[in-house]
Amino acid sequence: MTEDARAAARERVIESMEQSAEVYGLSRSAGRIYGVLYFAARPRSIPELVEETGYAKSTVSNVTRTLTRIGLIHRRSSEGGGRRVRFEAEPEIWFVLQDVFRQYVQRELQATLRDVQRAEDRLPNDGSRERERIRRLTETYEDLQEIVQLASSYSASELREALESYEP
Amino acid sequence: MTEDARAAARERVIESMEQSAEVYGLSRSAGRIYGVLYFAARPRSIPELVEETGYAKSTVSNVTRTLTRIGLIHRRSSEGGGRRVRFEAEPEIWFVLQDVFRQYVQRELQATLRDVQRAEDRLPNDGSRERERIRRLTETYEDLQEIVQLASSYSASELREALESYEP
DNA sequence: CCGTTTGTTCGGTTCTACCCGAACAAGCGA
DNA sequence: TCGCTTGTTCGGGTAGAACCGAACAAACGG
Repeated sequence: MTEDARAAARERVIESMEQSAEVYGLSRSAGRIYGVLYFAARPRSIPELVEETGYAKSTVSNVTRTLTRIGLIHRRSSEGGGRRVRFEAEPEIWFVLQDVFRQYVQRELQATLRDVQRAEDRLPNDGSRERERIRRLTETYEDLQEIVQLASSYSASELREALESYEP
Repeated sequence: MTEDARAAARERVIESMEQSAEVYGLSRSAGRIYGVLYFAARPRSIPELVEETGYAKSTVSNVTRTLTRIGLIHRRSSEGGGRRVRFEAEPEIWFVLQDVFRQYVQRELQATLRDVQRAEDRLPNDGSRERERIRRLTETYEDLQEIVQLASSYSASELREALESYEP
């Protein structure tokens, strides 16, 4: 009976994770698989995830790979010596966000900043509109890069504290 | 000849914007149309954008609508009295990011926080794993919401300053 | 009032991503 | 060794998005 309540609460949160997943550019299956692992008391193998999510084995295999690459879940391969692979969820969402900032957002910002700076260098410093626009872009992207760099080096509570205590 | 250089630089940056666009979940056409408007000295109508981008009229119509909704470009409908609609780019990218934070990220965070808190309220405060996991989620999302809230209320340079001057 | 220009909407095509089932590879135990 | 379980990879079906052309709506100029 209280188990029913727990299952219902779990299911609600997992459905919310499914929705969040597609907002963040992942598939719904990724949201559900992460959710199941997030609440699981012990790591799960692929057949267990197939059983608990209803997805096909191949889907679970592919999704677990991408989730592992992102850092949302971890492979615990060595356990009991079997070939069996076990996955568990990374419980600290902020760690995952830090990784995403560093691995993807930073990289993307850096790439565009590089392109824009290259364009700026090739353009003679006339007072043209192109020059002025490109100049503004580089300034903005330099700010953004620094912001993301610093933000990803703090914990969530530190970051919150930094913003709350700031007086312009 | 210097016009060639300017056109080349413009084209480079616009191509970079195309790439960024699809990273941010928009289409390549959206990146190009924003880019053309970003460098344009005066607002452009839809036929002009068709001419300068090579996209079909219907595509330009649809893309300009979504870009307007996001706030990346603005409609200047009243001009010379004609039915002609004119678009111009929002040059301050940070303003757009602030809007996105407030309109989409905040809303998304709020929705999940609401779902999670609702699940938490329905669950009796036993020491169960579900309870503990859901508790951790709400704490993280409360932090995230506050962070995004504050970050979107500062200018880019203020935000950078806030992070640079913070001492844990 | 009619032709022209502008903008939106609709149906169709193409392309991509998700997911599935089936085949395959790899190890374990009898 | 053979069967059984686990995990990956491959081909295909399906749904959704991007883009196009054509039809339609709305306003202005003659």
